[in-house]
Amino acid sequence: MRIATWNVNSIRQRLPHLTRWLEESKPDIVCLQELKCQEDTFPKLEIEALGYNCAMLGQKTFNGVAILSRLPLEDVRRGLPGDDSDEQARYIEAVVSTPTGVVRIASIYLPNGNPVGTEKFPYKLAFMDRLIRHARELLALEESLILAGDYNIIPTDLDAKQPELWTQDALAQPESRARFQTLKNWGFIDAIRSCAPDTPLYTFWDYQAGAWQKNNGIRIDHLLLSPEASAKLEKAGIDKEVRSWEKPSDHVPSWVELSL
DNA sequence: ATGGCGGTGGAGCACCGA
Repeated sequence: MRIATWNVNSIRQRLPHLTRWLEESKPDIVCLQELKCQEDTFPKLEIEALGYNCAMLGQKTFNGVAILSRLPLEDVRRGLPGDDSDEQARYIEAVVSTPTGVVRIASIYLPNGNPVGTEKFPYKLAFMDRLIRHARELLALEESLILAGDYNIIPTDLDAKQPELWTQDALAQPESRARFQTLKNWGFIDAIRSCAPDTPLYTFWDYQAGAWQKNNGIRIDHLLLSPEASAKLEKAGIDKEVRSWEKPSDHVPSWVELSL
């Protein structure tokens, strides 16, 4: 079973790419971020016509997350627990039952947090603290669990072509990295990195300044696997070529294959 | 990156992303 995550930077702008990529990569489950639409303009019929069920949490203009799945989506949870006043559409979770077991999936769009020094950075850290608390509760279920999405965190200097450009950025702050490490300390595996411990790999290239042409990228989209899911991990990869398509998202899909 | 690109809303250009 192939499970992927992709920040599409507007689902309506990217529908042609999503269609092509679904047909070529044939994922079983897909986590999407930055839909930038509400439910009434989400292209549900087009996605269902490609053979996928969908569950989404949207808002006008910004954010928005979804999960697509060939098998039915069960127990859908919209919104990250821990702050009822948070109205940003950044978290959705669901369960998929396969013939060989259950897998729980979350699609996460972590706050960017820039500029550091404004209220945006503590919002990012607070969101991560809530994610850590919720993840600990889910770990107790002892299920195959995948927390996938745009984390907006560069975990280590290996995950940036030019780490010196990011030292003042929210994506590489010690506080951001420490929280990502906390998730790993609780037993989650960074699937892409665990399959390629020493290889520079990126999932995002800025639209500006020829970042793609210079391969000036960063790795900020991650699939964190619970111990139960890690035991089933067969391979992981990044569909880098999607960034070279015409009118691309600035992020590309990342995926894992599990023996499920 | 002193934000050069791209998306949204809404009909200019401000705001946001990373």
